[in-house]
Amino acid sequence: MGNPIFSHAVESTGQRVVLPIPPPFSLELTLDCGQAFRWEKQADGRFRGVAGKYFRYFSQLDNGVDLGNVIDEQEYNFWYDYFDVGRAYAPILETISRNLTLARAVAFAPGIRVLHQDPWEALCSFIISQNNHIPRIKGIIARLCAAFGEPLGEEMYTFPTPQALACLTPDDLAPLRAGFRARYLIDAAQKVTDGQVDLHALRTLAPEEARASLRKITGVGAKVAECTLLYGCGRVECFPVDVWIGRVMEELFPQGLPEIAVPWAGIAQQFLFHYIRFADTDK
DNA sequence: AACCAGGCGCATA
DNA sequence: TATGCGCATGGT
Repeated sequence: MGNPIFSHAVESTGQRVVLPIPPPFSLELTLDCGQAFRWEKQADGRFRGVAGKYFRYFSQLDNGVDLGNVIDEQEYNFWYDYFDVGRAYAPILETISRNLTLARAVAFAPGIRVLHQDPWEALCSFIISQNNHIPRIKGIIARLCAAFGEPLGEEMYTFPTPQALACLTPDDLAPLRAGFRARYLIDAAQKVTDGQVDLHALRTLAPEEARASLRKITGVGAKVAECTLLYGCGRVECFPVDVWIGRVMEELFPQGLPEIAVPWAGIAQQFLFHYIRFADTDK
């Protein structure tokens, strides 16, 4: 799966490697809109974080992301997939914006893209998210990685593998202060390692089967399953309904999401989530 | 200093 | 099928 763009990306800049993403794209909105929990903004405006086995500093460019300067083709392809660069957003935004309410949500923060994260990390992250605040979710995940991931330097760590968690007890996870969610993480790790849940198959299974598979895990209900499929499996038709989106549906779409948005419900959801939380919607 | 959080499991009816 | 409650812990 070599990427012909890679050599051009290196040569054209000399120093840094550029991941080209056509506008509208905002690195900050994309990394900090509540879909990923391991990116932190630096004082200099760069974003620092880990995905997969890579620890990176990124910064926004007019035409995409500055990935840094020591990067090989394999890593380039990883980030290409992570930012879902192969998906053309302009036509999607144009289509869903035919609905006036969605148009408002898109216009409020048009640079958001839905990331293509690792399914295991997404599963764990959204198990941890339940009945929790985003700042605390980030803290628990950071402690989880520090305790059971592999060090990458600068106090950054990989996300722990299912195998690394499967043999643990809730007591072992006590330092995370994850509360009642600790045993959910362990159950997830065990069901993934023993094959009861096949994360790879979630990409291609029929939606209802994929949901049912994930919900075999204790602590995984409709919302966490949907988040795993959307953020971890590239299933952009999946539509997580949390308290915020519940409010959106009640107030803005009492008769359901517009048909034109259904194939990209998950993308629409991310715009609506950000919009309802941060825009001044009452008027 | 309470309040309640990107929910879920379980007990009731 | 539909409600309602408790849950660990701690940001705001």
